[in-house]
Amino acid sequence: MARATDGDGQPVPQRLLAAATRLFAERGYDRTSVQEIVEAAGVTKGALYHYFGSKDDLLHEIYGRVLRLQQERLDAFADADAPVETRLRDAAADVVVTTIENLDDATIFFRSMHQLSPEKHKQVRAERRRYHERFRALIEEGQRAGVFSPRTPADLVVDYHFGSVHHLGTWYRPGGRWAPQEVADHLADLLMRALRP
Amino acid sequence: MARATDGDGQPVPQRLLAAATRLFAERGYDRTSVQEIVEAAGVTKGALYHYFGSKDDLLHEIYGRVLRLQQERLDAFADADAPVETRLRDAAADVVVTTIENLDDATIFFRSMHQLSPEKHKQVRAERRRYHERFRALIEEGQRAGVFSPRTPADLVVDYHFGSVHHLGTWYRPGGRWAPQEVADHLADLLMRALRP
Amino acid sequence: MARATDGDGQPVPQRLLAAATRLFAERGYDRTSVQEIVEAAGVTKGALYHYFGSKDDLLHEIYGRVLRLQQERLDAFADADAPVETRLRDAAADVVVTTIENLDDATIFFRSMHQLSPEKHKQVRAERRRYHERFRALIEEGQRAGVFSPRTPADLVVDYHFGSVHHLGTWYRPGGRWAPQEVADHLADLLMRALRP
Amino acid sequence: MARATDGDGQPVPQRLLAAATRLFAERGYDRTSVQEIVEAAGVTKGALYHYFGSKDDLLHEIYGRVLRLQQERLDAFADADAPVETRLRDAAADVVVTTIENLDDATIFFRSMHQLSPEKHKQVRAERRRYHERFRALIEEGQRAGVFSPRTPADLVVDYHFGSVHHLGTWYRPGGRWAPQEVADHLADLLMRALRP
DNA sequence: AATGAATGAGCCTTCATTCAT
DNA sequence: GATGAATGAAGGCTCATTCAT
Repeated sequence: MARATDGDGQPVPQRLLAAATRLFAERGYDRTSVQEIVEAAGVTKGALYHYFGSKDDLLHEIYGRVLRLQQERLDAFADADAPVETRLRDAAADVVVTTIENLDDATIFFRSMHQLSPEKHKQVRAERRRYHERFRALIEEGQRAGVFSPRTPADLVVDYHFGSVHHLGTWYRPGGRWAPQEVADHLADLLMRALRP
Repeated sequence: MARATDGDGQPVPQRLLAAATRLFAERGYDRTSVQEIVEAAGVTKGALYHYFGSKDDLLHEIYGRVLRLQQERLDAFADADAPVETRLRDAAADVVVTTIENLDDATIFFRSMHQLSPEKHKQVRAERRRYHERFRALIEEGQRAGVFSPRTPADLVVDYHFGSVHHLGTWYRPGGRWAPQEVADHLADLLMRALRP
Repeated sequence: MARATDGDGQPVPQRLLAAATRLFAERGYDRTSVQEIVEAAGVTKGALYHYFGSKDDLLHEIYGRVLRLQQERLDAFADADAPVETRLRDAAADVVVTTIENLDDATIFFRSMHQLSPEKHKQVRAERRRYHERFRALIEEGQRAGVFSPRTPADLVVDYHFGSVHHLGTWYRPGGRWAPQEVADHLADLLMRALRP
Repeated sequence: MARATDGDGQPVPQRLLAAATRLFAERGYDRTSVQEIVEAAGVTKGALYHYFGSKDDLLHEIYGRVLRLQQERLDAFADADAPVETRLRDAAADVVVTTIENLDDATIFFRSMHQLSPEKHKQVRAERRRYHERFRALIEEGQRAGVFSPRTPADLVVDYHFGSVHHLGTWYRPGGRWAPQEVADHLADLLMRALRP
């Protein structure tokens, strides 16, 4: 096989994905040209289209990566052997840390969904839905158990918390005032206090 | 004078702005062509460029409209003659209602900021900052007064709440499960409960 | 209005059509680039797409021109007040002369039909069918009247004659051995003799 | 030796040629990609370029196959020991049957000649010329012998008949109204009657 | 106040071909 | 004999903007 890596040691598809992620987050999907991506990755357009069917595929790949990671982590926390308050709090804090640690992915995730092809858009929405529902189930469990207030419908609580996660890309800057874990603790704290009976 | 309005009675610039708002929200700024805007508004390209210097100007105009409206409403609630809990709660609920009632504007606002020219982008950020600070001041006032818990830095509380406002465009659908006011009450409620000492 | 003609006095759309016709005949539709067409016409790509929706539209326009012309001429001869032998012979000779006089159009017509979009292809086939049927009706009229031999089904006779018209683009060269009218007389003669009872 | 055939038993070059023939006839030479050919043949690009120097070579091979076959058959009929009317009639009918039985080849032959490289194009024209001349000689022989009318120059007669052969790909559909032999008989019949003194 | 023809730069994608293995 | 990653050139098309009228 012809070499699929170069000086920096990473395979071509990964290099392309990394370049695309950075650029999509920086200037938006529509404002990033395929030319810019291949230049940043140090390959030619032909190479990109050898591995990806379209620019849209690149975006879809990024979505897949985010969805896989987040679902995996949520599942791990939700399945833990611990009281529901602990499980929810840990999951709520973890999604903040994970989002900050992959801020480019997250920025793209929330901003570019409608730039996917309709078909891929639908698929992503469906997977996102599964995630939402797992999180909601945790809240409802606590509400039924009486450890969380039942006043607010669990769906709204999920959207409240994920609004703040969604929003991180807008204001959080690495190296700024707060470490990721601090932000995570504060936001999880706000959620838990809002849910006190 | 040559007509500046047509059958539907609105002046040309307003018609253009209305068409642009709908289209930008529906398919994004970059995916909306000037041609589509003028067709939707029932005028020609020449007319658009007579009233607006560029496509970017249209977007900027929409930003101005949102910023003006939100600042105005926040100021009104924050200046009211009432206890700080009431003022914050009313402002927090009102921004939700106002956002839902202008969901296209809000969708554009949060999604298209980086598509403004750098100069206009900066200006919008500055105005947004003023808004953020007014809101934060309210929270800090309550924290100093001891009616809100001082545990979470006020800046983070503001971002927490505005995350959920930002997020509305993603999930809220008019005519769906909840009326605007219900959502507003629930979200303001969550905020107030999270702030309980 | 901005000028739609230039030094050579013809409007831009006509210039584009003329350039496209020459190039499509010379090197084929797929081998002719839009860039080459606009260069030959002395305009820019933007101008082409201002008047034509696609490269395919240009081709379709040429088809329309040929179909209109041929149908018009066939109708004129077929409707004439003369014996059927005369009407058929005149029509058969005329289509040869007209084809030779518009040899580029004809070359494109017979060679590029399958390069039209499926929808336009269908439409062209339908109009071509009408033409074929008018011609066939003339032959059947003569067969019923006993002035033409009924041995060969009229459909096949039409295809026989049109095969030779179709073929002209392959071998006929202006300024060569035969004048258009001579070829037309010979080919019409062959048809009439083949039809003798 | 490594296999040069696979499950379907045919050697790789033949499989490639068969796939190319079908695809070229179906959608045209320029619209068929090398990738599509190798997929249809169930091999890889490397294999194609191992056996053929270029895409153009495939086309040339198809031309060679058609030319060889037609010349062979014409020679057989023309050299037969029979009266000239019989020899011409048989040759004229045979080329129709042979063309119909290899309709893909014929479609490609008449439609794609200008897509050969200039050099190969010239070579094919030369071989085609030889074929034309052999056919013409037959007609001139009959004209000199007085069994065919001398009114029409033999060259034009050849083009008249071959126009109809050329045209077969446009309208003939296997399994349609006429069997190949019927069409051949009718078209040869038309030719012979047109040549009656 | 408004038109709409025309520009020119750039966009995503395709593709025949090469070559190290 | 055969692979398939990679190239590089070109292709059709879009679009914000300008400008003579």
